Amino acid sequence: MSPLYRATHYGMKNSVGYLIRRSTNLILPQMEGLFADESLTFSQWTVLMALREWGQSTAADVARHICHDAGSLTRILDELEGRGLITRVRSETDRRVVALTLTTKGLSTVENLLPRVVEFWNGLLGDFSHPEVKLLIKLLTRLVAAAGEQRILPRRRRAFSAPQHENDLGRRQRRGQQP
Amino acid sequence: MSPLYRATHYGMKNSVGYLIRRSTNLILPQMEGLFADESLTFSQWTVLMALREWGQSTAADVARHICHDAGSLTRILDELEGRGLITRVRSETDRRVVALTLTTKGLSTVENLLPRVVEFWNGLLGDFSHPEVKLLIKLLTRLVAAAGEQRILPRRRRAFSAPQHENDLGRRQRRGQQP
DNA sequence: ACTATATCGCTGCCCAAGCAATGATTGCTT
DNA sequence: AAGCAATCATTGCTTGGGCAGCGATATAGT
Repeated sequence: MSPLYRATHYGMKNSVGYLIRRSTNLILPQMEGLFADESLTFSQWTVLMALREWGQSTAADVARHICHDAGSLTRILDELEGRGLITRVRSETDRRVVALTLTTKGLSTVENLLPRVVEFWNGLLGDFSHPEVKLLIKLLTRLVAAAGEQRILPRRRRAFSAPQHENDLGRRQRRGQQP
Repeated sequence: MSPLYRATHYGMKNSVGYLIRRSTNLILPQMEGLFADESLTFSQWTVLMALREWGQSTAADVARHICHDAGSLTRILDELEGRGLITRVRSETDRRVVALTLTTKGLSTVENLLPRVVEFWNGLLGDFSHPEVKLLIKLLTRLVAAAGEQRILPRRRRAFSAPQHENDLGRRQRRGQQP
């Protein structure tokens, strides 16, 4: 209830959103450089990491976990499959889904690149103590959870005066259960 | 020095990068919805906020603060100027730069929208205590600072085996002082 | 004073990512 | 069983943002 932010005091440099956006725009291009010699996009890297993490998975699942558009993901998978890094196998039980698996080549690619990424992050978080990192992760996890909840329930949002113009949340509501 | 991450234990769901990307992809579209009835993009909103924050500024400055490409910013400014939200005035002392100012209309637009944004963030951070928010902000600020330092000095990066292929960091080095 | 280099704003171009629509499939409801 | 809604993967379309290049200007080096 107690408002954490006041409009009058609201400043960009102190806003969480600003900081997150800024860190994304700063860090992401740098990471992109890490995979340049493997000609891997950051998004492609993320997909490979997701498969390494959760083993076999489906495209829709990966898209949800990465918060990535499913349409774009299809093209990424095309590329990765063409290079022999993953395999696509139509599921037998549910013939809609395609099971994604990391090939041995794909796995070794990830394993080769991973130390580089780890080292990059160690450098980035060099000034952070171990508990601080854990704290940051914990806070961000909670933030993501809160943002996720707000997204899953697109209707009945009374937080802000609902925008109901041309191209607003109507699109997003399509994903929901609303007709 | 002490490594915060180990490659063997490295998991996506615990990685700061993953969380930041995820929160961006979750939060940003939601914020976009906040400005839909004003037909404002999130980037446009950010520019207006930046001008409100720092008063008069130049395009290059704003681009740097927002971590946004200067080229794209030009088009955003075109749009905002066309709508009478900002003014572009060529500087007298340095005729390269263009001074950006928020018009009264632009200022009122920001002020009208701001409570909505504040409310949105209050909802998002509802589970956070005040100190927690301050902590998150402090940690993110440090992260941004670290990422910024690493970017400003593109040369002499021994963190990872320097990729020197076709389209790698050469682009990024262009920003530096290197010829 | 003159050249070289950097900066500024701007434009054209390209690519990645999101949106909408589609066909196939599955599950739910009645 | 039968219709209806939801899900899945995929494709075309559109857009937003990054990159390279440009002319104009400013500054540093000599």
